[in-house]
Amino acid sequence: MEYTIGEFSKLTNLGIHTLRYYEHEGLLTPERNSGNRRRYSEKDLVWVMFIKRLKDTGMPIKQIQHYAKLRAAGDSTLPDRMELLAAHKNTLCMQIRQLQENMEKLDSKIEFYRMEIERIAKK
Amino acid sequence: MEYTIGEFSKLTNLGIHTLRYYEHEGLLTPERNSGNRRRYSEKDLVWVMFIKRLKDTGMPIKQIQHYAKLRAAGDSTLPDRMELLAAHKNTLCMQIRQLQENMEKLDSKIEFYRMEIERIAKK
DNA sequence: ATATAATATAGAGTGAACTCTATGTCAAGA
DNA sequence: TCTTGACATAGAGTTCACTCTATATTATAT
Repeated sequence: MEYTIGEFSKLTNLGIHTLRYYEHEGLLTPERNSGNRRRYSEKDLVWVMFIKRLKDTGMPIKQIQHYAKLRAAGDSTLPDRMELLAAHKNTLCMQIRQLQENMEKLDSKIEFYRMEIERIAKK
Repeated sequence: MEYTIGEFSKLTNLGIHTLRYYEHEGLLTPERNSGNRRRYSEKDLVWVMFIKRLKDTGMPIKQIQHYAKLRAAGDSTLPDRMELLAAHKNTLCMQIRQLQENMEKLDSKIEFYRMEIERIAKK
């Protein structure tokens, strides 16, 4: 099954302009048909979903670009790609820990507010 | 104890330009001395630390600006501020959950790579 | 056959959050 | 006193990740 850019845009929730931008940045390389129109495949779909996940975890376009290059270079880059993902997992891990810590601090601030409000109320 | 902008910049790791930018955006309002130089106080320091925490949890400047306005308006805004923080805590909570989910998916991808590499190696 | 809608490219514009430049002022040390 | 360095403002420039515009081409429905 193949999709036009319009169909693919709806499918991925990504906006036609964004899809062309991603292609320009080398993240995506759909086939073209006779009339030079983009033809996105099922594979492109899976790949875009993965790109979106990487994005959701805060990976910048440049790094996804790097990953895409490795991917395009074939199976010999599997170890490199694994390493890249593992490294990213580590930063993600740290990021989560940091956020949890911040949330705790935020929580005690909220608690402090609760007490202050109480105190002022009964004065 | 008071600090010049240079001292305060080093103390907060924030860059002189950034401090002035924050002030321009209404996040910070240090006193001025006779010669119109900024004089940051201990209170400013505590407040900047809190701003940094909010930033670290992804709160945009506009929202911090709003919080700063409430803060400047005095104790009567304590409930509003608490509500704002509580709302932010919720988004933060969801964000963390999302990141954890993404990390799990990432992990299975890494695992898949490990297996692929293994498979290719012993072929 | 023609009008309309979708697509193509190249490049400009946007918004967030800085970051830097130009130009001017002022305080302190040699 | 003079010079150096930190500070002041206003506004321009940067980076990221889109997002939109202008213009041209192509496919499809009437």
